[in-house]
Amino acid sequence: MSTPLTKAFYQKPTLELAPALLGCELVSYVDGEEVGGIIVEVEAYRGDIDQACHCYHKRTKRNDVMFWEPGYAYIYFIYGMYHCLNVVSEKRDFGAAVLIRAIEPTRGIEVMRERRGGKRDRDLANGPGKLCQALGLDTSYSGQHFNTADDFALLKGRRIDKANIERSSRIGISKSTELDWRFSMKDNPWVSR
DNA sequence: TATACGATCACCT
DNA sequence: GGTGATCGTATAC
Repeated sequence: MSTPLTKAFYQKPTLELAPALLGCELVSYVDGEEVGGIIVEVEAYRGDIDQACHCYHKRTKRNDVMFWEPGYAYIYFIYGMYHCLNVVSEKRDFGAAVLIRAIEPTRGIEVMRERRGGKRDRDLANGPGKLCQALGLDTSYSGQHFNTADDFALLKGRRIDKANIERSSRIGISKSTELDWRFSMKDNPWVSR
């Protein structure tokens, strides 16, 4: 299957879009290389009630993309050396997104190994920073819509049974830790941690 | 202008 | 399980 997700697909509340993205295939064409994999782990972030969200306080130059139409890619720089990829959710001007945390490689594994410095396959994309490195993504690719972007795409992938989705608390945050807004594939070896 | 702090990762013990 | 790397941004002065 290589059918792109439609623009209508993204028109969902964040907590519905997040699990719906599990099983979809994320593909990058950066540098003319086709690489990608099946999404196996995501986290939801909502500006209205979530203190861990980048746009909890207000709209700024950095988080502006999170207020655009759903389906845009929001990529930010973190810890001085890593990047994280998000899919904007909700409606325009809402301020929310889904963080893509891990993929199961399906295309261009050799290229991913090169970009990841020869790490073992299990560590190619089992974390948001690793995933962006493997796909060659940085902030210069932020603000493109997944449905129309030249450099990456989201495609229909595997059909996922709800019984195989695990819900837990988000990783690496200090605020709003009580929210179980992390969704991952149960017993999938490509999930982080 | 100054400073503290991350939606992380790799490497150490 | 602990910690240093490294820098853009937000918030404080």
